[in-house]
Amino acid sequence: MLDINLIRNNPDLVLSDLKKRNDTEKLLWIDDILTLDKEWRTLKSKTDELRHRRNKVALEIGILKKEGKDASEKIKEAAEIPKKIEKMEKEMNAKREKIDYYLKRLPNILHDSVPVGDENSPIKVVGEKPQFDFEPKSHIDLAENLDIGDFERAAKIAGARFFFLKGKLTVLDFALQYYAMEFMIKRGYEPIYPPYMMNRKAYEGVTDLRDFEDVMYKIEGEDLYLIATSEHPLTAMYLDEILNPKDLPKKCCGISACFRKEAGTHGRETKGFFRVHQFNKIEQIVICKPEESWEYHEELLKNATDLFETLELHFRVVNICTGDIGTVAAKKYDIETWMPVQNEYREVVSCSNCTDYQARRLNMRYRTKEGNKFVHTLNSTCIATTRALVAILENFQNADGSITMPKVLRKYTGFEKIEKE
RNA sequence: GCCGGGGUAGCCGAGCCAGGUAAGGCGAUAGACUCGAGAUCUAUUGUUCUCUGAACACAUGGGUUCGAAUCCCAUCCCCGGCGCCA
Repeated sequence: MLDINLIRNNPDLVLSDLKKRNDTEKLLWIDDILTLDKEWRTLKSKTDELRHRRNKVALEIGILKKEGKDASEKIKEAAEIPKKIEKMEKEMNAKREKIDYYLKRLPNILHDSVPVGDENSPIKVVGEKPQFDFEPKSHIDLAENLDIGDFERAAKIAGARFFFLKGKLTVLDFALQYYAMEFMIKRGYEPIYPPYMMNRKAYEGVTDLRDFEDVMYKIEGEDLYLIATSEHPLTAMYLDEILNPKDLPKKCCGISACFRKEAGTHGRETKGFFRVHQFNKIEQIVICKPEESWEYHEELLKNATDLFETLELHFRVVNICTGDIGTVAAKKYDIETWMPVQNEYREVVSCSNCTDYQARRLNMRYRTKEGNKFVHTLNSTCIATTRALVAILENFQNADGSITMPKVLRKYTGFEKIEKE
């Protein structure tokens, strides 16, 4: 959410940002907000005056009664006031609701370095494409031939985009999680298991509202949603709190399953691990002072690139453009690993600085000499196991259909290879 | 799920029975004292606004009343006991 003061005092900045995003609809909102805000403030001062009068008269009544004098004249006056206030408040609330509707839907202000347009700009490449002297198989074929994954039976009992992991692939999924958690602990991040469900209030604090339809599973009859990522509970954790500056930055890594509807992606990657309704993810979170957030954004990216480098995967880092960045982030990097079968780079990590956008919606502040200020929130994938599994299966496959384990994972898997048994 | 007790500021906590301006302590910040620190003393320390002033705020939402932290109703959460339970 944007600061209403920013729109009052510097509407041009907000407008130029929306132009960068080519969001012509929301451009028109700003004038509307400014008008509504002005009207709302006028009403606010009028109702404040009425309340002042009511408070004053009520106090006078108390004094008169204590002195044993007649207060009926004052009581008559005071009894009239609440009706007037109520009428004005209705008008105010209608305006407030409209303002909030707009405010909640306006996107974050972008960082200057975000590329304008529809082209993400690559900023780094690590490693090289693996060379195969045979025709590489898709991870789906590899998993089915090795009998370490079952998509058909998962579809039978749960639907498309679900899967069973079996045998050594189950172990590999676990190994990835444990390796990533240990990696983050060594770098000073606290591991945290969050609740897998969250209520709407907390959810609206962390997410783009469109996500409710696109990604969220709702529990029927309850105010609960299955989490789409541990970023959500970990960021919402300090909802309505004022943090001690001594406790900042909060650096942690979330460990959880993630649940996503993947609405609007029918027909795309319906089989396999790439786009699924449920997967495991280790997530990095930083909650910090505003002046530190750009530094931590680079730190989160470095953690993720270092991790993927140790997994011996070839990847590139891209700076996400205004056309793809979404509502919440001020700047976002993706890591895309090379997928030899698809013959393209595909997203495995998303690393965002949300500045104070989530903090304002969550009312999450820290104490300073000049008063309470909103914190900045950042998040980045450390490893999403299913996408990493796709990359590992396809990049580490051998001519006989077996999979060699990346060296750093062998300590955790207990085996060097997955082969037909 | 049942019974009982609770939810007040960054934290602790009085006020609630009996409606009439939100005590006090800790912590934090500033100043005094000090070479400096500590101790001590003084001031400030919920939010917002069109800021010499005002409004709002005692878990959340309603209600009663001229006036609600206080009385009534509903909901959420916490603690204790009982029950159930992987």
